[in-house]
Amino acid sequence: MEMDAQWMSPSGGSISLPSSAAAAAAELRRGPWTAEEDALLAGYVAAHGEGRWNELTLAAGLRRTGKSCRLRWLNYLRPGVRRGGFTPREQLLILDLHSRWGNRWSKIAAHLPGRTDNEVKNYWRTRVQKHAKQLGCDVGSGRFHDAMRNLWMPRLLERIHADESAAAGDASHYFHAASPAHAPPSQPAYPNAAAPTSSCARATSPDAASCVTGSPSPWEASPAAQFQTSSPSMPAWSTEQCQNGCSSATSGGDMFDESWSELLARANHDDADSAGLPGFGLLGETGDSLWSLDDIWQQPLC
DNA sequence: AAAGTAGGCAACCGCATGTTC
DNA sequence: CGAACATGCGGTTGCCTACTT
Repeated sequence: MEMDAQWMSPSGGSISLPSSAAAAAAELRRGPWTAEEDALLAGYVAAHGEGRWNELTLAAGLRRTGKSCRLRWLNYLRPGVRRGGFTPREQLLILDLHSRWGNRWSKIAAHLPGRTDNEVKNYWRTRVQKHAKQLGCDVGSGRFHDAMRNLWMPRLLERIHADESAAAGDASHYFHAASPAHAPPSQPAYPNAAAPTSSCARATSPDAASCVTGSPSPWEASPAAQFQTSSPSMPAWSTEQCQNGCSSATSGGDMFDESWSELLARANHDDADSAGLPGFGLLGETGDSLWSLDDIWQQPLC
């Protein structure tokens, strides 16, 4: 790549760095990382640990800013970083946590082991905002919240349920996969990730106290049973479960492929008597402020 | 088959906060 | 206590690829 041969300052102009680093800064490069750079960074971190990124970049012989090294490590090289499409469970968790915390990407990502804030942010901007655009509204609008609560999240739950039912009915098909759908959370798949210490999906407030622990061993019940949406005693949903649950059954892209306008049209037609989507229509808003998984758990699906 | 367009994602930037001296 | 530096975070940009015309 041509860009790889170019050496330039971080902002394309003069840079203000300590004089000791001035010489190196003059040759700082940017753009996509090469395999050699990755190897240098990974090797150095493996030997010396994370942190002190500005020192690291010099000591490792990398012509990158410390910030760039940190970002590359956290988003790409760090052991346990998970790539690929979000599972329905992860999507559901993102929707729920974003409804609570807003654009606190790092905080949301902390509850999705192996996922980075950058990935979560990109998912939101590319997938979720796309759907908002289809609806012709803003992601922060009540209308969009209603669409999420009444269409997207139930569909995700249905999908999770269907996947897990399929997994239960055809175990041989799924058990050979890398992430068994029924794997208990006793062995996190990403031990190096900054996994939270407790379950969190049913959190009730956006602070540390929000992470509540569920039943001692929620995975003793059938996975599908855990998503009985009307069950008030649904066990908490650990982050390990989020990622292990159905990654083999569904991966890649947004499961909600159907266009929102089509779904809305169909939903409004099917539920002309407002049985399925109470208070939701193409022309109206309910005025609901916040929605959450708690709401989903407490009301039956359409 | 080529050109144009849109989507997805990696990386960068600026600001805020935390830490060290 | 304040300045300098390091780190973290969210927003934005630009490149690459897939899709459409």
